Amino acid sequence: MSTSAETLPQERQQAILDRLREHGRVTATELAALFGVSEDSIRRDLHKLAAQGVCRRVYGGALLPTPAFAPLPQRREENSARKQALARAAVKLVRPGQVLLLDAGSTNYAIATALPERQQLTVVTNAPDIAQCLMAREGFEILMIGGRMEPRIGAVIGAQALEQLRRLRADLCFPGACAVDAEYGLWATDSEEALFKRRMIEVSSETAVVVTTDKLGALSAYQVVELDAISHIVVEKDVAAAQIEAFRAREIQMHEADPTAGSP
Amino acid sequence: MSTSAETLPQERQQAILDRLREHGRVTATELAALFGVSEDSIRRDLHKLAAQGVCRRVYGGALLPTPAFAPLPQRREENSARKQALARAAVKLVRPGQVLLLDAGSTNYAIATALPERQQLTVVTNAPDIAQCLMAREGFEILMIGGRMEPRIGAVIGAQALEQLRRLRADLCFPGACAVDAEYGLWATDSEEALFKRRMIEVSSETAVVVTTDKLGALSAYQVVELDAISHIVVEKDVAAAQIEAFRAREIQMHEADPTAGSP
DNA sequence: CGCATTCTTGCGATATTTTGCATTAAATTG
DNA sequence: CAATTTAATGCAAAATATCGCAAGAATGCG
Repeated sequence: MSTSAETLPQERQQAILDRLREHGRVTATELAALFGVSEDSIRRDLHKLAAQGVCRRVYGGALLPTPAFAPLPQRREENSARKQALARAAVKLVRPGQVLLLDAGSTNYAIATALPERQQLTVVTNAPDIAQCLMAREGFEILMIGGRMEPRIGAVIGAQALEQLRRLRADLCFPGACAVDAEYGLWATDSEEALFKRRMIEVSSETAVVVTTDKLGALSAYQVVELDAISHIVVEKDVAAAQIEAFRAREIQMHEADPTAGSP
Repeated sequence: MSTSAETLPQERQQAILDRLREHGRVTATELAALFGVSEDSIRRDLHKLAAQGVCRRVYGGALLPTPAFAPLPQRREENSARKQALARAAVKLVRPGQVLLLDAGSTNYAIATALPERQQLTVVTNAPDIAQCLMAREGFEILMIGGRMEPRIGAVIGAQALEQLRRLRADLCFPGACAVDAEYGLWATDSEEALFKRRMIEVSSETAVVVTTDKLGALSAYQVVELDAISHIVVEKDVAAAQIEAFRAREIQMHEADPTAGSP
């Protein structure tokens, strides 16, 4: 096709975003006609934008991202199939009798549901929903971290929580990740949250970061740790091989989740 | 503008949810007409939304989910009308700015749902379900007691929890009651539980025991405290006058719940 | 410049999702 | 209980997504 006279890919993506913000929704067919490109290209654009978290991919087009504080059950349902696949891969790192440190977050909630019962596991968590989920199952020793509850995060953070972590040693910890980057490490959106995650990692022998694809290669406001503090990363199947290699080069054990093989 | 004028499936589901939240109810026929799709599609939408827990599927359409999203549906549903009445009476004892100590239990969960928002209340609790319930609302400072979770009780008890209570002073506490008797005081079914409740009462200026009628005049395995450690008892309307008098004679302030006057 | 590499794009083949309809089952109503 | 309304299920068609691929364009490098 003709070259630079048409809109550039990035330029087009920006325009899509503008239009989305104005109308609240965009459809693939509509955009394809508007920019004179195939729907495939539009889908790829939308996919990228969704990976940045600035839109939500839906069947037929895209919508504005879910309001940040949508009801918790809804957030949990979102991408739940993907998160369950991640969780299934993550729990393979767990050995019977271990002490686990489980941070808050919807991905970690999925991990809690995927943990095997009656394996003498001790789970330490700062998230009440995770504690409740595990109580409903059997054969877990559950320790709740106490302290000030942060409603925005849905978990306990702060000085008192840090103090309790100091008196603890865990075998494996799963810090919730806001963003992970091969060069700059692990990031969080809140400073207190970052402190808590850092302490979690410090008191654990091993650390496994479990992330959906949209969090890979991204940064956020506060650094939690450099990458060398992390032992394992569990990612989805669709991650670019180059990115996986970038992590492997830093001596991190990479694990890919198998999206198939759900529960019977 | 041929195809793009239609609403996207997800967009429609979001719109249904919005409409449901505004009107409190939606019907399938109404929605089918509104969006110009068959009722089958609407039913599928409602089914999905219900699976996410954001609405309740009923014959003919859908309603809002029951008051506060309930992970322990059964026990809480039981006697819920009576417990709500008790809770409404109990929260009358609460003053703005106070620090409350809220034990686990279905009655106390009802109290949590009945607490007034934005009154600068600080709620300290050992029950993750109560913490979650309060997080879903606004204007509360929430402190979670940490320690070993006891699945049978659904809350944290034990040495670590006791230790945290030692560093706390509360204005008013609501210990969950297994049994109360005018002569022998307050009782619990578990020894650790009894210890925890006793400490709760010790660190609080006032104590209010909120009980359903079946727990009055009963005993249990472990005594928590004698009756003189208790300031208030909230009971249901149908309690025998003689029993109320027996408590009054011991200088306890008695409060009766009004079973009528539910939420509009 | 030559050449390899990466990025983007469109296309075809193949899933997956959505939709409406027909049929059967269940709930509600009088 | 019978009549009506609403649900659930299975199915085929249409719309939309995904995947791999190859061609063209841009980019980087010797």
